[in-house]
Amino acid sequence: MPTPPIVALVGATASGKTGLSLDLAERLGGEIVNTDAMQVYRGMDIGTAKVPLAERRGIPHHLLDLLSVREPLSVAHFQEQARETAARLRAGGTTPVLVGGSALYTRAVLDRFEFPDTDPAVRARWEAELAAVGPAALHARLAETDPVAAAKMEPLNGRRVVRALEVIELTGRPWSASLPSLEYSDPRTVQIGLLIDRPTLDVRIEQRVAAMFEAGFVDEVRRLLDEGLAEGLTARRAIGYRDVVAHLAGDLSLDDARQRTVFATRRFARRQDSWFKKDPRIVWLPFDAPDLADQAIAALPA
RNA sequence: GGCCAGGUAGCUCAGUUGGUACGAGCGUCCGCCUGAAAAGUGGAAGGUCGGCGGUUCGACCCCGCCCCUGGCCA
Repeated sequence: MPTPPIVALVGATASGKTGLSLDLAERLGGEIVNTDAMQVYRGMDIGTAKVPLAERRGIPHHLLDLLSVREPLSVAHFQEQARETAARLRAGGTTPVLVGGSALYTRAVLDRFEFPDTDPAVRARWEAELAAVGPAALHARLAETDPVAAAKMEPLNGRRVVRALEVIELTGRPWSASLPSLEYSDPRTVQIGLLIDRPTLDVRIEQRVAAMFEAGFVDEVRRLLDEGLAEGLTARRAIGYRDVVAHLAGDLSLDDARQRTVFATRRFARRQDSWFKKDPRIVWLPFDAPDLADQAIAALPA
């Protein structure tokens, strides 16, 4: 019995990945592995459009509800866990169906992709420096130690500059921080993308956000605040959550929070688009094809 | 019907004592991206400055009339 392939579903939010993932997993006897950065958080259900337990058709879902909202998450950690999970499933003859719209996460799992080390203390120092001096000054400093890296980074992108300085300090070597080439670490990998036109997607996003608020999104956020959402480095920045938090703090009307959530989700979808469009390996299928699952299965490696 | 405030970019609003709109935020479009990625970041396109007429070398800014919006009074 050959090792099952790795199947990954990608595409914009609200394009229908979840539905397809269930169909696929069912047909393949596979299990689902989440690759969405925010669905790993416990309690972030409504706002992340996490599949409710009752709708999972008994299919095991992995990498959901791993962390409390106050715990940070990083690509590297995620990469490790997702690879482990996928490997374990495949070893047992089960096809992992990865689903999620976080492009970097997906690539980190599928591709030959390695992250240099990190050190909280070093990072914190550079963060403090950034706060004190500002991104431009820090960028100038990077230009002295590693002109090549500096040239590749926008001077005001403090985040990247900090990371570059951190890596350089830890490794003693220059750090260009350029993305690795598009190369699967296992050739038996497929990425299936859901193709959807913008006007349709925009409508779906608006409807989804409206539905979230009707389903008690605000209460969910209120509960999460009690669990420390405001202190969570990663979770508190999630689209929608940050807006509802602002609303609950009295800084934003409910309508504004909802509207911002829609805008941010739309922008996110656009970023996802531009990211995935650059990957020629993705097999694109129309989101509304009646035989979507068949088409997807036909795209799998022999 | 009278009075007041206002009509400037798709939206919310800055702005010029009359000299080619320095606009801003949001949205839109395009791009970048290696330990926060639903994050972070660069760029572009958008304006007959409510309408008509007048004053002036010149008006979005002054004058008149008109239209529209909001408020107050009747």
